[in-house]
Amino acid sequence: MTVSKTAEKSSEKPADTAKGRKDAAEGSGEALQLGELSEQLGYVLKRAQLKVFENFLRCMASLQLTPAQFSVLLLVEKNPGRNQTEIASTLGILRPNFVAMLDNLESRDLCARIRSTNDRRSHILVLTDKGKAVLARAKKLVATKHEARLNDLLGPSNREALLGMLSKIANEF
Amino acid sequence: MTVSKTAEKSSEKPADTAKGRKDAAEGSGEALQLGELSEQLGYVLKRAQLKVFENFLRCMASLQLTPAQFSVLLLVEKNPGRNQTEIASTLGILRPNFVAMLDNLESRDLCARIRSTNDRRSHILVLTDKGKAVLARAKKLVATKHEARLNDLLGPSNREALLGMLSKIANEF
DNA sequence: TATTGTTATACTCTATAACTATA
DNA sequence: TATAGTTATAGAGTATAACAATA
Repeated sequence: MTVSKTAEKSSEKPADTAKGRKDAAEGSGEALQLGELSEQLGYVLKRAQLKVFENFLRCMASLQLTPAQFSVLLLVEKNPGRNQTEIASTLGILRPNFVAMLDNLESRDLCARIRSTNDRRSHILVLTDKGKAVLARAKKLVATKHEARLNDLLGPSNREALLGMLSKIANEF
Repeated sequence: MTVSKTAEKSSEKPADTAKGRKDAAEGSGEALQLGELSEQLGYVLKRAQLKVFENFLRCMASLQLTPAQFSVLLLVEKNPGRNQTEIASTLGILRPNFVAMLDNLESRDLCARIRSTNDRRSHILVLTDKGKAVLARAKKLVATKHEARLNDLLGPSNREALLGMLSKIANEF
């Protein structure tokens, strides 16, 4: 099966905010007013997340890695010798859904399942040599193209502050 | 692909000094190290977004409104007299997918489609009286339960800074 | 009996093509 | 011809139940 299709970007893009307007008359070509929507953290958070993932995919086009796949490779590299359940649950992926994902990565020779000698029910996960090489290239692409662009947009200290607040929400909310 | 793994059941107990450990002991009950993952903005952004939506749904359980439905009601209230295409595209919803969403809101008597007299192809969207009342209650719930909790977690000025950075990403990235 | 990996399945979101009725 | 709303459909992502092998 095809691992990925040449995903065209034809999704809808949101209109810009137009300040200082009153109720729109029917049929007018004017931009809509977002109103309170632009103050809803959840709304803005979702839009930002879509933009960031979109850019991530563009930056990783040459390696054909999705954000989820990248996170799996990173976690397996950092935690060699762990089984599927441990890696999946840490990433918030349900075990049944992790199977096809691993099938994909394994078919591309990026990682491998190894039957554990301690507990023959478990599959220990490790990166292959190719997986390590691809991950190294991926990290470089992410750092120089993706995260660097975020840095340009926000500034390093703001980017760090943003990361801190998002982590706080992710961990304590 | 060789993997040197000789892990015994009773493994050694390496401290989580990020430096001194290469192989994680197999089967150890230790928590995994996120490593570079916790510095990936996209990863943290996604986790935070899931948490925020989850909390939103809990706060709105009594009104049975999803974040997407809430955003539609807000936008229709702020922009009465606009048609489906305008509302949907502003929210980044594709027109075909907007149909079922509107069917739902209309069946609950929260909003109504009105055939335009100017262009009989268009459906003008408006909130019903019940829709306005429900939206008012929803706004109050969001403000007092949802956004207020974000405020408690981050502090008002941090929350505002977070919103600003996310908006910048959503609009300029 | 409980757990690991797996299959099957279903439901939501998102995306594209094509139809209809108007323009 | 082009556009608004719609239908059908396909693909991801996510969720639960259940089964075989193993503990």
